[in-house]
Amino acid sequence: MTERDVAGPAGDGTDPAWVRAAAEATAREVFAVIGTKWALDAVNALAPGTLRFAELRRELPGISHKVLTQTLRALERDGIVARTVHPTVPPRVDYRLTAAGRGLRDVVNGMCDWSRRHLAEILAARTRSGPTG
Amino acid sequence: MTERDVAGPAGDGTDPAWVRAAAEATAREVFAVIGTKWALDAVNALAPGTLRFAELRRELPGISHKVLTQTLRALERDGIVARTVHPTVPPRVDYRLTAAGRGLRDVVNGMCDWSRRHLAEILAARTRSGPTG
DNA sequence: CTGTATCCTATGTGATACTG
DNA sequence: CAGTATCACATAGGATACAG
Repeated sequence: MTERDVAGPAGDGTDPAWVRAAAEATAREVFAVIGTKWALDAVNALAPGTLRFAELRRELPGISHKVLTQTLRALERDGIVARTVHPTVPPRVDYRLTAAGRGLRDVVNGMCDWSRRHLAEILAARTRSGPTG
Repeated sequence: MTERDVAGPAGDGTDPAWVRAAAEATAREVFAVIGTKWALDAVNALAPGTLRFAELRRELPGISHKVLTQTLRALERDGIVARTVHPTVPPRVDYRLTAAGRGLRDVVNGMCDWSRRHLAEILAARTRSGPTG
């Protein structure tokens, strides 16, 4: 894997096979990460700008200390949020969206649009699958 | 909730608040569903057309009988796939994408594009989070 | 052929207490 | 303030057997 193997803009048709495969696998994993209970809320909370751990926690009423840490670690692992530790006392840790994280919001908006367009079908399907079977 | 409350095309700015809230909640849930291990593969397998249970299973090497059932039930619950039971013996059950399911592929493609665009950043973040910490 | 029930392991989510 | 450890519980994923 060299630098020039990472082809130009997405969808230009020149991506090597391994890039397509990695992109599809990554897409699935990112769906899983932002499908966890609080990840989407955390990304939305960070959209306006940088927040400290405790600030972020206040933006997410009901989240536990541990779960916020886990959620942020998962988002950090996939390059969606960046974490900056200031070696002060008491410690200060800032979280912000990366370029990738900001781009991810377009995908999320696409999913919200899809939900709006198909909300009636979805609710109908859930009614069928719920009470009656 | 009446029919006319379901506003026109997404993003036209006329959606009532409850539609936006429902869409965001639904988006999160759909991220979770298609983030499960096999859901995306199942949707891709059904993209060309209708498949029976056993055909679908052959398209997804390694999936277990039970997990395929669970995956399909989850997709059916959110109106992404439709299930048709033919009352024959032996039984025959067909699965196909709904209109919503076909529309979902655009969102998935958006996520794949995002992955391709940011693959280098993602892999770098994972390298940092993985071995070294 | 399709689907459910059972048993198992791994992980997500959360409450609480402890550490630097 | 931020993070980790521990305990508890629910659910995802899977192997296998049984049922319609």
